[in-house]
Amino acid sequence: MYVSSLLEKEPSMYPGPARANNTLPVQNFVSAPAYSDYMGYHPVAALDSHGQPAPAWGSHYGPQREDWSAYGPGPSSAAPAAHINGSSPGQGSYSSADYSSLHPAAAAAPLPPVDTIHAQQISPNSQRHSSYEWMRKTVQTNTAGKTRTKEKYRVVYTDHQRLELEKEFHCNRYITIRRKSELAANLGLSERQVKIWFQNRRAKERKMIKKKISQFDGSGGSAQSDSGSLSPNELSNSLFPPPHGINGLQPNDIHQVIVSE
DNA sequence: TTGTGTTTTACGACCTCC
DNA sequence: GGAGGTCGTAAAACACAA
Repeated sequence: MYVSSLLEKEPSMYPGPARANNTLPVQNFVSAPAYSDYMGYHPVAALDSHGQPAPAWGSHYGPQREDWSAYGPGPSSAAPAAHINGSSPGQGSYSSADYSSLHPAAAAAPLPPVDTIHAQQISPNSQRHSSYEWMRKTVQTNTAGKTRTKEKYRVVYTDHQRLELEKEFHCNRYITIRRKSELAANLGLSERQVKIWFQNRRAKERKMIKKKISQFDGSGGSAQSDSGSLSPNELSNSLFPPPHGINGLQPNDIHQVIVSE
């Protein structure tokens, strides 16, 4: 579905060995793989070297989506998800309501506790830079509110962190407060980081839409579709309206509705 | 190896909503 | 006023051609 469409749109999303292996050391980070329920897809299953059988696609997210395989084992396999063609089914219907109807347990059930987490995703080879200490330091300072230290400008999220964030984004473009907390706790990120990641991710999306539209416009005017009369932002908003537009509900409200179901 | 272009985190400014 | 949104941007991380 959407993630693979993203990958199609953006084959360079997680390209190359460096990124694929970039399972950087735990930052402050309770070591990654929180969601054992997610382990149905390849890379994490492969990472799940601690002997736990990787369960099939977990109940949290309903049946396993074939397109998650776009995250496939390693760099080169990430690209091929060619079946989407930008018109993935369900795209544009990422409201929380849809999400909850599809995956009621996802919103209702809290993510697995952090103490189930193992650090197996961190491979010894993955450490490109000997940055363990300063990374920890950075994240600690992060909690203190300062990230742009002289030593460290930004951290690089692990594949697992990005994957989980992408999954969440795939289900909901606007994360609820509660999901944000859960995600942050389970990924070892701060809520602020999760929030900013979503902001950046939406910005990226808009950018891609804009790019698509401009390509579209540039490649022959006759190909203009319904979106032709819309600005990128308008198109983006019509496809993925911000939370305020969802039946007048705030994210919190949405989540409460989900949970109460 | 290096130069260059792209992507990814992170922030500040500003806006809207409650 | 606080929280979270977009937009623009800085700079690290990364990919890749020369």
